[in-house]
Amino acid sequence: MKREAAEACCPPPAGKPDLRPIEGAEADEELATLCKAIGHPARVQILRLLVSKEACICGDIVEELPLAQSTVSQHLKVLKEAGLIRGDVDGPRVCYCIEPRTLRRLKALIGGL
Amino acid sequence: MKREAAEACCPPPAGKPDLRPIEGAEADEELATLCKAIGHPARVQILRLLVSKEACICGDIVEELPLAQSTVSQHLKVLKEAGLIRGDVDGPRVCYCIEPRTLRRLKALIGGL
DNA sequence: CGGTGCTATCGTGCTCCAACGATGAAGCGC
DNA sequence: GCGCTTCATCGTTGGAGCACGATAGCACCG
Repeated sequence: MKREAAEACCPPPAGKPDLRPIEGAEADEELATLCKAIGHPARVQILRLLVSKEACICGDIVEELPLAQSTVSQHLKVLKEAGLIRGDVDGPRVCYCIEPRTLRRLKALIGGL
Repeated sequence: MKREAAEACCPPPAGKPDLRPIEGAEADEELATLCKAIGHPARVQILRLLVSKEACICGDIVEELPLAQSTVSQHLKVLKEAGLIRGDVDGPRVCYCIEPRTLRRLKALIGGL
C-alpha cells in the first residue's frame, strides 16, 4: 500500500529559454489549445495536484477526484495531448507529472496578453 | 465610414489590488471558466485585437475574422459572460473592450500554477 | 503459469459548442 | 415616419466533450 515512487520521473528542470514567438497566428492557436485543455475544473484540479506534490503521483489522482477511473484517465489523456503533463510507466503503475516547459510556455503566452 | 469612438469606453484603470484567493476550489472553478472562454482560436484572436487597439473597436471585429457576424457575436457573448470583455453601447454600434481587472486576475491564477 | 492490481480503451448516452442564415430590435439620418 | 445600418437573438445542423460501466492489456507476485 505504500507509495514510494518518485524516482524515475520528473527529472529535467531543463533550463532552455524557449525560442518561439509570443504572438501571431501560431501562438493564438497554441494558446487556445492549452486553455481548452485547462478549461475544465477536474483538469485544473489535476494540475494543481501534480504541481503541489513535488513527487509525481500516479493513480492516486483517481482517489482524489469524485470521478470514475475511466473519466480521470480521459482527462489525463487530454492534458497529456496538450503537452501539459507527462506519463512515465513505472512498473504496473503510471507516474504522471507536469511538464514544466509547457507550463512556462503557457505563462509566457498569457503574460503576452 | 470614419470611426472616432473611444470616448465613453475603456475608462477605468482601476488600481484595486484584487483580494480573492489564488487557489482553492473556487479559484479552480474560476480558472477553468476563464480558460474555457479563451479556449478557442477565434476568441484568442478577438482578445488580441482588443488588447492591441488601445481604442476599443466595435463591429470591425467581424471584418477581421473569417466568420459570420452571428458567430462573432456569439464569441463576444462568451467572452463577455466570462467577464473578460465589456460591451458599451455607443449609439447604433457597440464598443467592446477588455476588462483589465479580469485579465489581471487570469494572469494571477495562471501564475499561481 | 495463473491470478491480481493498475491503466487504458471501447461503446454509449447525453449535453454542450460552433457555425451558419434568417429574423428581430434599436438608433440615426433624411 | 421611413429606411438604413449595426448587433443581437433564434433555430438548426453537425460535431465535440463529459461521464459512466464494461472490457482488454500489462507488469508483477506467488
